[in-house]
Amino acid sequence: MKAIDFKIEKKIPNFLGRAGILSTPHGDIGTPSFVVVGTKGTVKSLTTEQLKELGTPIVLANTYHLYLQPGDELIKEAGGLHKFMNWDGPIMTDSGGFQVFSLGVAYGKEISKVVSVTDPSLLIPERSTAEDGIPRLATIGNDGVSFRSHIDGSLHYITPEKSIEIQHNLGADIIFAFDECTSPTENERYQDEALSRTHAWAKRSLIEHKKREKEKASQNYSNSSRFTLKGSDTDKNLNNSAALFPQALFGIVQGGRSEELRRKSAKIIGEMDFDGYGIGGSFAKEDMSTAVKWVNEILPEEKPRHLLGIGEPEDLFMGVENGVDFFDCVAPTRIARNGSLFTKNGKINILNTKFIKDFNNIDNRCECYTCKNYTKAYLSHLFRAKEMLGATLASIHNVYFITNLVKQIRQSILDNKFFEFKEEFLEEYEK
RNA sequence: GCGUCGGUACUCAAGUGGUCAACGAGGGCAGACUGUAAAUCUGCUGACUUCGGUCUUCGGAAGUUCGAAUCUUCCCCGGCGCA
Repeated sequence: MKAIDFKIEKKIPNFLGRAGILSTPHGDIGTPSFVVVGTKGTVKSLTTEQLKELGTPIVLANTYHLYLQPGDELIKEAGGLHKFMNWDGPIMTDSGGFQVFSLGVAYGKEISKVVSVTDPSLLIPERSTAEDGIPRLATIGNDGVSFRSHIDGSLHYITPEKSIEIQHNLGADIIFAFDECTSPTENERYQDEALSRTHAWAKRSLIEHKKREKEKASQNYSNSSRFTLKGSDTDKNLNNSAALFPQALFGIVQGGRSEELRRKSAKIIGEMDFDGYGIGGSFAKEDMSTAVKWVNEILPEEKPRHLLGIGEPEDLFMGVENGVDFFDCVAPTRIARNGSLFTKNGKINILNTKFIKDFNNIDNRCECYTCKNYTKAYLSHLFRAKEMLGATLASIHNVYFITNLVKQIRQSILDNKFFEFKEEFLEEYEK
């Protein structure tokens, strides 16, 4: 039984881009698609009903965060993440690989998902693999990563096998291999070293996943054979088992800024039997498009690709053009909570003085609940008064904006109008 | 009326002779945010500036002093107590 099924419907002629359909145990998703981030099993400030209403196809939760709180065992006991968070659509979980980075080298620094490598002060000099005396919450070893919990300081050790175990307990439709996300400021020698680790971890993740899928399949078989004998027991088992449906595993390509390493990684990961692929790493803005292109030229065409953690409007066009099927990004929800809103003419900050008496909606062409019912003046008031409804209304708008933008991009591919749509949108957005 | 405590920037509030254009908090103004340590973080918030400084400020006025938000005198305003 296959976990997912991916069909390409239409390609952008002479480019890597395509539109398709991904079928999962919790429904079909038209691609390209935007995955809304709900790290701790909640898209901050939104209910799942609101998500559904604004057209969110799929959400991404995080292994590391849910493992620490409330614990993956508890979520398994609750009947899996879908049931626990009341979301019956598809779910992905990230492996914790990004936390290796954000709680490791990036800890306490101004290094994030997209950085300016032109700043020499950020460059990391030659160093040994793990111990260099820099305070951080994650320390990398070859076998796995030691994390110090950001919640209570307790020590945890995550290996590829552990990450997969947690992700099976959570029970998302699509899970990710445990990887090491590196900073583009790392030197080439370190990138190479980290890449070998990521590849070894990918293999181990895959083996652990297959083992567990096999166990699950036989368990399901015995459950279904018992079903005819003892129905009530089976119901109980079903309730207590997170994922009786098969889960898909995506491998992650790394390689930093180097073309050689990126291509090498795409080849090695692409040859492993994953259900799809993630493209990871912290990028320098200027080499994001080339990195994506190098990788997608090599990855198997018939499998879905996910550009991890990227999602500004310009990046979405770039990614789609270069063969990306899925994006996820915290930007829409995070910037919403901080008062920034997407509009067709670029981002605005609702806290700016000029919006205090602006009785228009955020974007006159937007069909979201917030735009249909509220003015910028009201949003301005909510943010100034620090009322939590502000975060909700802003998040509804931003998630709708990005989700809808990717849907429009998808439609433009189906209509053979991708580049027209891109030009039209960006011209207005960036002016 | 007497006594007493107080009056500091938009607000609250430190400071009680030089290191004070004046701590801190709030507010205000702007900026950042890309697999969420994030309802968070950063900068600015007397005026002018060639960014080195220059000028005007701590209820008002007059003093003491090389030097005052800080000490003295008087005045104005407020709280409290006693008449």
